[in-house]
Amino acid sequence: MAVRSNNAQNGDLRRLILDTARHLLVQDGYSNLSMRKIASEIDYSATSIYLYFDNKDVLLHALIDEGMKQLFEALSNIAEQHEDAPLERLEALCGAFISFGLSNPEYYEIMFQLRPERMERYPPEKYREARRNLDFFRSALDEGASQDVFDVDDPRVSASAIWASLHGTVSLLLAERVDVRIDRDDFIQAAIRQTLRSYTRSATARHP
Amino acid sequence: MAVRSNNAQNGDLRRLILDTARHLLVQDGYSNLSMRKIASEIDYSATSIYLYFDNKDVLLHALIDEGMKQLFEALSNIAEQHEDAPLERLEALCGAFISFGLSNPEYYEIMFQLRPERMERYPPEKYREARRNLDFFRSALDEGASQDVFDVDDPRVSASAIWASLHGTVSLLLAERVDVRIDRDDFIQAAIRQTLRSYTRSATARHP
Amino acid sequence: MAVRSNNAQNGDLRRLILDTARHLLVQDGYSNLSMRKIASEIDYSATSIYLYFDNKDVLLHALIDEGMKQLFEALSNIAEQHEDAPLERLEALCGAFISFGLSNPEYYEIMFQLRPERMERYPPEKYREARRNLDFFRSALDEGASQDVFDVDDPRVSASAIWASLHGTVSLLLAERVDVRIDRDDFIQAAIRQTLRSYTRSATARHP
Amino acid sequence: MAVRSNNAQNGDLRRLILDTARHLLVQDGYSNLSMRKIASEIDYSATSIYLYFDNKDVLLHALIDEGMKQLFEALSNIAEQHEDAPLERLEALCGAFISFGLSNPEYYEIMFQLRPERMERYPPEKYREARRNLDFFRSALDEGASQDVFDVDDPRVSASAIWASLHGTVSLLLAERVDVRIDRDDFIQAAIRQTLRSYTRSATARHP
DNA sequence: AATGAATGAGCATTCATTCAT
DNA sequence: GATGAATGAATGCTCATTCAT
Repeated sequence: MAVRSNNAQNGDLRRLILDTARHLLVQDGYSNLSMRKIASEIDYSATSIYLYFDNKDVLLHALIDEGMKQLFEALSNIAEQHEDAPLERLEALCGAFISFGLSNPEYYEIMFQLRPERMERYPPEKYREARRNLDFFRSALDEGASQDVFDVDDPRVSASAIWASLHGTVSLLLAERVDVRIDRDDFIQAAIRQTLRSYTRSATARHP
Repeated sequence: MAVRSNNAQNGDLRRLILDTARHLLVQDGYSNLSMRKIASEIDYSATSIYLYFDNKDVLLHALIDEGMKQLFEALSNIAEQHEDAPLERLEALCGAFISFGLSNPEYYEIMFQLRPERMERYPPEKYREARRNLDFFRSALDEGASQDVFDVDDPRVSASAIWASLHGTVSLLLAERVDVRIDRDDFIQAAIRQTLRSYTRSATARHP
Repeated sequence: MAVRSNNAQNGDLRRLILDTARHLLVQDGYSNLSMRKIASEIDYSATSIYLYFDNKDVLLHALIDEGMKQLFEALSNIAEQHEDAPLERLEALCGAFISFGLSNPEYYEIMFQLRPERMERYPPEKYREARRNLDFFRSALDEGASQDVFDVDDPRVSASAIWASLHGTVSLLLAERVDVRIDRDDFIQAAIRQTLRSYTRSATARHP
Repeated sequence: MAVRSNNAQNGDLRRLILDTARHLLVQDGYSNLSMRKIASEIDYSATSIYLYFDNKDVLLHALIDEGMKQLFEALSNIAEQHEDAPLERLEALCGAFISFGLSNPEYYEIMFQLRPERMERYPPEKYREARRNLDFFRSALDEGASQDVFDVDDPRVSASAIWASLHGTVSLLLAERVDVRIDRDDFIQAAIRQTLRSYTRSATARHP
């Protein structure tokens, strides 16, 4: 697939491996990803991959890290754009999360759907770092609560509940489990609206 | 493990295989489930399994069907118990769904987390049948709407959105991705309340 | 090498595998023995070996056991033949041990030269059982001592010392480390005589 | 592990490689010694080793040579110390050999336990040179015979027989094959005494 | 004097499946 | 109704070595 001459520049192979792994991840899923397939896809020997990644898990963790960073960037941008309006910010964050998941299915599975027991070598501090992304939601809730826009008991718990809702939405869409007769965007909007409504104070927010 | 004599009754082998597969599924997860392991667990030859299931996928589909049926039973019971109170019914359905997911992680994974594209031989009509379970939620919404208890635009879409939220909740818990400092039951309650709030008309419902 | 039709009779494959492993052991040594080589030598798939042996170690242990049994038989026969004459018995035992080692080089390495640390899965009780063979030497010394033929302090220690001497003799010969100008049989005789002399009381025994 | 700055002095890399190889040999044994491991241990590229050693075998032979030289030194010192007393000299030589083997298991394995047939590239004259060490034993026997202290037929053969005994002693100890209930030093003393007794003329030598 | 990039061959093991009986 | 025998394909990984720089 990728042609050898692509690799003219030194160090690009690492990048090429990561990209190829991502593509295979979308196609075949995590449990069907193999070092050999990656290698053959890029026309290198399987051994070569080990020059850049100590083992399969390390390669995977590198991908997860990339995904987490990208998600962080995306949410970070959104948060900045709506600095002063917690409600709009939260809504935009929800949209951004779903949008990230849908446009990066390759990252999504390894980032959020893998069970830790089956990824033994993933350093626990990574999970903690990954949780940074939740803080965007929590901050929005916090600030919205102090501005009396939101009605929130425990922002930490609520942030997780929101995340759960978004995660479910992305997961079902990626797994193609949503009734095909339902319009994709309608579904997404419904999911977001459902989530926001729960925390918004004024009844007017219900039909924006 | 299971002893041969368990199989006294003729034809029970099919049953025994399914049960064993389920147990192994809980223990090791879907991707570690193997025909060989099932066979050795019940002290039959691997070949014997093929007398009852054409291949691994067929066996898997049988398990999925069982899971769907069990879930259907569970939701069905709940629905009957709260026949006249759509709100309570919806709440109970949510609880039942989450509870089913958490107590049957083995089923949950194959029922809702496997991607159909990677399970090529699963007949599509099964998914349709599986979607029957959604109708419980939809009916509750429908009836609630006609009783002016719920504020719902499109019950079919909303039912899916609710499902997404529940699915996300179960998924995150099963994947052990929820912040350990958050109490499990608090999280579940928050998720359910978040979902219900969105559709309930009266403000009083917010703090039950 | 071995032809497929050899395997007409069921169960012979196990035997064929063991024999082939033995041959390869002589040729290439323990550290170069591989399941694949065994398989390809007998024109079977590597997988087939696993039908008869759970893993490589189990296969190896089976060989060690066979070797130990054969050595036991050999020494046992010798012991019976010289029941009443401890000196002759000891001499014959020494000869038999060396002779076993030289005619079963494939067994010898795995039986006596492997370091236990590199054979992790070998059950410790096997080592104990293996030590049975030493008892023949010890008994001879014991009886010889009580008949005043031998001068022995601690028969257990002496038996081990004798074993060491014989083991060294076999090892050097197998490793082709003995000066080629020395006649093989002279060397063996010298080694045995050296060993016996140490324990025999009468000076006359020195030049039999 | 070893730090790069250790290599301040130009050309020492060869030395560093040999030392590291020796350490790894002790830790993991010959069959687990790999160029890659050596290289990573000293923080050099694997390629660098090939600047000093054409291939793994050459490196190994260099190690063997070093071992042989060290053994030669050890025996040589002993021989000088007991120049006039063949009996004491022989006894000391035996002790020194065993002691060398036990304190240099890394060398011992490659020096005496590797089969030449499996080390194809080792030049045969090396083995001859290695055999120099045997001459210390032979000389002691020769001189002892001419002083009527020893009773020896063919010193060359006897020297080899003694060597065999010592070699067996070291081998069994290194392979941890000696009954654990036997005290290590008792065993060594017994082995040496057994060897000496065979050649000493006077009965008094038996219980020194 | 030293390296980075790359590889082909090899390893033990597991798996779903087939076929003759 | 059940089995034993067998396999091809795959997997993660390690190794000694080469070559251009």
